[in-house]
Amino acid sequence: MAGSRPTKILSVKDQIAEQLRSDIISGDLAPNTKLNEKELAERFGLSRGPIRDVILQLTKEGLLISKNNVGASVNSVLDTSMQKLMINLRRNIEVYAIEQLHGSLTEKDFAELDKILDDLQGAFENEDYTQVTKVDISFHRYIIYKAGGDELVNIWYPFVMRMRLNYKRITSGDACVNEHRLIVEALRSGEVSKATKAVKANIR
Amino acid sequence: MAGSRPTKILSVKDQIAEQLRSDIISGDLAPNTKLNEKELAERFGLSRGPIRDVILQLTKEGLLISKNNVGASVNSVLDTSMQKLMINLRRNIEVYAIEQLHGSLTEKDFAELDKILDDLQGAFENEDYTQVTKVDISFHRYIIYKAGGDELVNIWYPFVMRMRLNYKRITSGDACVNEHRLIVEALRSGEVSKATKAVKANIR
DNA sequence: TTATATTTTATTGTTGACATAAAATGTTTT
DNA sequence: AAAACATTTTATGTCAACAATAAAATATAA
Repeated sequence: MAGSRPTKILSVKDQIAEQLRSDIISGDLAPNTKLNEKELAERFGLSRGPIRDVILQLTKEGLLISKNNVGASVNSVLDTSMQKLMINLRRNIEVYAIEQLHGSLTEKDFAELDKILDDLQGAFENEDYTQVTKVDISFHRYIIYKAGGDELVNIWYPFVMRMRLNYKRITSGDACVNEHRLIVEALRSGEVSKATKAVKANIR
Repeated sequence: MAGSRPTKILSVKDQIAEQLRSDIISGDLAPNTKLNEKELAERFGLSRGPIRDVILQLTKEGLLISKNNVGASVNSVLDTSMQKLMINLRRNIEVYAIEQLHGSLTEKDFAELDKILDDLQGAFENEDYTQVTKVDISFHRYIIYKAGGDELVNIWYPFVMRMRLNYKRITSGDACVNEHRLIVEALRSGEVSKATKAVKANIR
């Protein structure tokens, strides 16, 4: 539709990775499920080569776990203490990002963020929680990217993946959307400490 | 030799990855150097397949940077603020590790750590700073692994790689060895806060 | 001479076939 | 019947050839 965000051009491998991530986050692929390279190759209409690349990639992100000559399976969620560590580290990164930004966001950026907030609300209204997760990630990714480019995104992303955002914790969509809106508003008015506080409140 | 640590069995790909990491950390492969898959394949006597896997792996670790249809080159070192963030995050992980351990290390573990300290000293005496870096990493990895297994190691490792430990900064080998010995001694006597302090002092 | 278009070359991406190792199955022996 | 061994099957690891793409070199036009 007119005015929508331009569809990002993704390589074939990135698209497959994205699909598998979705499957894992949505629970469609449960922990310990073994991935079969041949099956995946057939499913995506490719040979095993690119599939292997994607598997290696997701393994590095912590979503899969691979064993030599055995294959890859969906990794189990982290235990509580590790989960806490992940949250801590991710908070560190996102706070860093906001401090780096300090007013470098343009009106265009804010329009974009507002749009993402709308999408988030929409996803909640449709009760599409996989989509909620995706949009939520894209919100944070936008900020991270603006602050540190691909380099920072690549550092940040594995933590998000390992956290496997658990949106069952959200009581209401409004509350979640509001949490994010607070971040945007603090950024817009240039209140760094308020923004970092809002981010910390959101990442948990 | 008798009594030495058992040589870890590494897959072919892991060995190649290790070699390339060495080359990058030692400066043998300077930033922006382009890697040629065919050349590497010939150098290691393999086909391009496994080489591509290794390249993907090192890209995920932040040592290389890859572009579609163009290839991979050695990534440049991070700017100061990112470097600070990395140090911060790595400290967080290592402090977490020590807190998790709280006295679960056995006499065998301490013997192992003492051995690593000797190796560290030996590397300094030989003025083999690439080896110094490797041994230093193995010291920290040992602790990280004991605390959180492969999962934690995999989270931790990319930060170490991105820091690109530069041991020219060490005025004397003794100082560096001492820093590590302090950590071991604090762990041995079960003084957690002392151990975390020592770790924080070492990671910078 | 510069700028643009075309061809060439080099390098990466992909594929299907083969080698090798793990898992599953079947057989023998106790 | 259970355990140990051998055989078959299945899946992953590796390879060499081919296709597709981007960079480099060359040719053409302004």
